[in-house]
Amino acid sequence: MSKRTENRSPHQIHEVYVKIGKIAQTLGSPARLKILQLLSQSPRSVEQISEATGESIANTSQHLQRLAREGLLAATRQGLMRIYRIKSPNVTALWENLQDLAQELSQDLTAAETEITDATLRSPLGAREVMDNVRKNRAILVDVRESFESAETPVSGARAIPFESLKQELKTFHKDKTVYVFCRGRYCELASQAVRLLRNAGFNAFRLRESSFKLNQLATDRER
Amino acid sequence: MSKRTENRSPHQIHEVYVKIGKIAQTLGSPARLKILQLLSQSPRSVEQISEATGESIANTSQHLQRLAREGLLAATRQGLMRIYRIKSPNVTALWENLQDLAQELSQDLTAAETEITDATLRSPLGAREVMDNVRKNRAILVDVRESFESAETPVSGARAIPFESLKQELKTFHKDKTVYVFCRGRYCELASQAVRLLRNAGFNAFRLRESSFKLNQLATDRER
DNA sequence: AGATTATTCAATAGATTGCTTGAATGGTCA
DNA sequence: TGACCATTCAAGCAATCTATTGAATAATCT
Repeated sequence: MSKRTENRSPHQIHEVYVKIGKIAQTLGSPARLKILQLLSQSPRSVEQISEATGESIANTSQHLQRLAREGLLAATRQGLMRIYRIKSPNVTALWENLQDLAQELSQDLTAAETEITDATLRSPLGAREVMDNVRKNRAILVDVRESFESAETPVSGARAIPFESLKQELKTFHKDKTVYVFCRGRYCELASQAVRLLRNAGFNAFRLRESSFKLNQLATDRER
Repeated sequence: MSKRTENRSPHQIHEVYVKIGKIAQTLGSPARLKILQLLSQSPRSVEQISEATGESIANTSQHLQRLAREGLLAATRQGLMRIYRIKSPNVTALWENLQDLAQELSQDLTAAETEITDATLRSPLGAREVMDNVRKNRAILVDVRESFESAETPVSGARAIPFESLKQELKTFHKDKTVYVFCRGRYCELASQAVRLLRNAGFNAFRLRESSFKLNQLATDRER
């Protein structure tokens, strides 16, 4: 190993790795990942996040502050509440990439996914083809997240129907169209429950594992 | 916030976040990021890495073991040495994404980059256009990394000329072609030094910040 | 077999992190 | 103004992480 190779990294460059490392470290906590997962659907107040994750308010606040300090989140005031939001789409993108990599590297996660998502519920078609069919009006795409989530990160072509309203709304569906459902991503169970409900009602229904973010990425990939 | 939203994450799902978090945490140390940076160029032995990063052998070994335990690296024996390598291209991809995000989120890093890379050295053309010009034989692309690195992660269309040999090899270049140089990525100084050398020799030379991985990604993006 | 070499293991100290508790802040509303 | 509310702050303890040291291992060579 030559001497030149070694001394190409003086102090300054070390600091670069420290800085990048801090961001990675900030992602390295299950509590904070849950927060990112929630915020990648829609902005939320501290209390909302605390309630959804089951962590204490103080703890949640501190995690949020750390995420904000590292630049991943931004906060705005809204009356008494402080609303946190993802600062850049690239944050969501990295979170998705991290999930992908984690799943590739540990089969445990694939096992976890199949446990959450009964394999028979999953769409035999890839997301790209499904989106094509939806665009050609040959299939229905349903977004069963909470309505405030669907409103914040909508998927074009999808019908936003919160899980609670699905039983009502399903009556308006054409029986001869395949129905595809998505929720918050791979490890969200709402879509599975929705597919079961739809099948019981006689529909040909499947679940997509993709999140709104990925589905939208497919759409824009297509444009260019 | 509805009760249903809350109880959608039972124990199992918590474990998923723990697992993903462990991978992120593994990326959260400057020492390990330096290792990833080195290994994303080519496989290396423990000692080689230790020497390049300046960390002790024992410490390097432990970091490598942790990276391997989390599934990011794989190890093979070669005589007395143990050669570590990146296990999946997605690991390199995530490392690149992390750098991109870090740079977007903290201007400090952009400052660091401009400090390393004098702005006048940088290519006015984007990497994609440069690659096009190279393909059309209107420009020369030079890879100044160590030869064992270029051999392991080659960039098609690039001339692999280690920095040490550049002074010799430059005589074979056509004076009227623009020369573009890359090394290990954004924070590697070899390319800057090479550009200075080339300019002193009368060439119209620029540096690319992209790594071999990204340059190859551009090439395959193009195919589909 | 014994010496050599590259790597790993084991034990340790200091620093950092995660969560809890209870008090403090600083907007908002009557 | 004072009461109220969502959030933050400050202090503390247990658990984890990092780098160091010196010994142990395991493959190779004479």
